[in-house]
Amino acid sequence: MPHQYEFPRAALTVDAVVFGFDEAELKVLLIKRGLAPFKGRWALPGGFVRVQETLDDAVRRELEEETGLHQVYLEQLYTFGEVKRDPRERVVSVAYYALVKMADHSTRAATDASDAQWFPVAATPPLAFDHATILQTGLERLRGKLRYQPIGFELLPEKFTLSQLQHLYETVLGTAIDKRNFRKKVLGFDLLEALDETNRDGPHRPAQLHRFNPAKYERLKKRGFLFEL
Amino acid sequence: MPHQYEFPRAALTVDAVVFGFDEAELKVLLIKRGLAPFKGRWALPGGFVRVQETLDDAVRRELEEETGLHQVYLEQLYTFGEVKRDPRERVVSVAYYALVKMADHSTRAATDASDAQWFPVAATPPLAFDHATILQTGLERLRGKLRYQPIGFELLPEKFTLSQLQHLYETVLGTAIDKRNFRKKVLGFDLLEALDETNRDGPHRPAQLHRFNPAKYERLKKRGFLFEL
DNA sequence: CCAAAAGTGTTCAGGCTACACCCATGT
DNA sequence: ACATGGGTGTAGCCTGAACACTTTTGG
Repeated sequence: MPHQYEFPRAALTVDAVVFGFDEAELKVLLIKRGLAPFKGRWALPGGFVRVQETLDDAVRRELEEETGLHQVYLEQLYTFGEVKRDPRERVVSVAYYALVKMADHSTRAATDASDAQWFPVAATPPLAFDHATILQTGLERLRGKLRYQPIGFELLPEKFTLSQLQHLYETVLGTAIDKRNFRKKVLGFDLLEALDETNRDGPHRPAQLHRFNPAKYERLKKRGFLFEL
Repeated sequence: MPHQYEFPRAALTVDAVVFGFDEAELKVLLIKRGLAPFKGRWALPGGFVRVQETLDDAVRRELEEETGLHQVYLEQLYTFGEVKRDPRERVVSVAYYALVKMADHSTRAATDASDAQWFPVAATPPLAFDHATILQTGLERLRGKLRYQPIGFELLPEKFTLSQLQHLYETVLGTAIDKRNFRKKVLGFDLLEALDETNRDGPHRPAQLHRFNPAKYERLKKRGFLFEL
C-alpha cells in the first residue's frame, strides 16, 4: 500500500565520488546508467536512501551493490539541493567522497565488462545530473584535506615507497615537490614504519617500503599534533 | 489531497547554528519549542524544507521566520541522518552555521520577550533532538575556519578595533595571543582599512577603528593568497 | 657499462615567538 | 594622579626552500 503524506516531500539520495590512484593519475569511479533519465550516461555511484538506514549505511550499500567496493575510506562531502537538479522530481542528494586503494581492492570495474569503470579525473565523459559539480567539489575537498590530514595513505597500497607517496601528492596537488624536503618532512612526523622489504620493479635501485601507522597518528592527534604538508 | 509515494520517504529539514559575539563571549541563538516533541525545550532554529525551495532558501526563510534575522553569513555544515534522531519519524537534517554581527543586527531575540534567545556557547541549556551534536560540530567548524579564512569579521561590527578582533580570536580559539604579533600579522595582510575614527568607550586611550575589505580579499584569493592566523 | 630511480645534508632567508614600555583618555 | 586599555620594535630561533651527487639495481 502506498504511503501518504500531507505535504509533498523531496526524495533523498546519496552519491559517492570514489577516488583511486594508479601510480600515474587520479581516477574516479563512474557507473553507466541503465535507466532513464540520462540513460546510457556516466554517473557517480549512488541511489535512494531507505527509510530505515543512515546516510552512511546507504552509501556503503550502494557502493557495494554498484561497484563491489567495501571497507573504503568514506567522508561526507556536501548536500546538493537545487530544485531542478533531477528532471523528474525534487531530489536532494547527500554526497560523499571515498578513497580506494586501487591496487589492493580488485573492484568489479577492473574484472568484468561491467557498467562500472575508472576514468582519469582530468578526462571524464559528460556526467548525468549535476554530478560534474559534485565531482568538482569532491576534488577540491580532496586537495584541501590532503595537505593537513594524513589521508593520502588511503589511496596507496598498504606498503608503499616514499616516491609513490610523493607522486601522489604531486599529482593531486598539481605541484612539483623537492624530494629531499618531502622525505625529511614526512619521516619527521614519525608516522611511517620502515619495513624490512623493498619493491623491485625495474632497472634501478629498489625502494624501501613503508607503512602508515594510524594508531600512532590518533595518539599524536589527541596531543594537539598537526599533520601538514 | 494527500501525496502518495510508492516507498516511505524521510522528511527533510534544515537547522542553523547561529553564532554571535558580544565582546566577551561566543553565543548561539536558540528557539524555545512550542510544539511536541521536546515542547518547551530549546532547539536550533530550523524547519522543514519545502518541495520547491533550495536548502539555502529554506534556512534563510526559517531564520527570518523564527528569529527575524536576514542577510547573515551562511554556510552548509553537515547533514545528520541518524535513523532515530527524531522520535516521531525519520527526519534527515541539513545543518548550516551562520555568523551574525550581534551589535548591528537587532535580532528579535534582543527586542521582545520572544522565544528566541542568545546563550553563551559554553553554557547552553539541554537541547532538543541531536542539536547538541550539531552545535558541537558547528563549533569545531568555526574554530577550524577562523584560522585560515577571514570570517571572523562576520561576527564583529562593520567598524571594529584590532583589540576586538583579537579578543574574538582568543575567545573562540581558547588561546592567548600576543598583541604585537597579532597586529603585525593581521595588518600585514593589508585587508583592513584604518578609518579616521576612533571609538571612545572608557577611561583609556581611544582605539582606531578598522574595516575589512572583502573585495581586496577576493582579488588576493584569486592570486593564490592564503589567509592564516 | 649504461640507464633509471633511490637515497642523502647543508646553507640561507624569512617568518614566528618572546618580550616591556610609553600613550591617550576618563574619573 | 591614577587606572585602563591602545599602541609600538627587536633579537633569537626555527622552519621551509633551494640545491647535486652517490648508490643500487636490471638490462
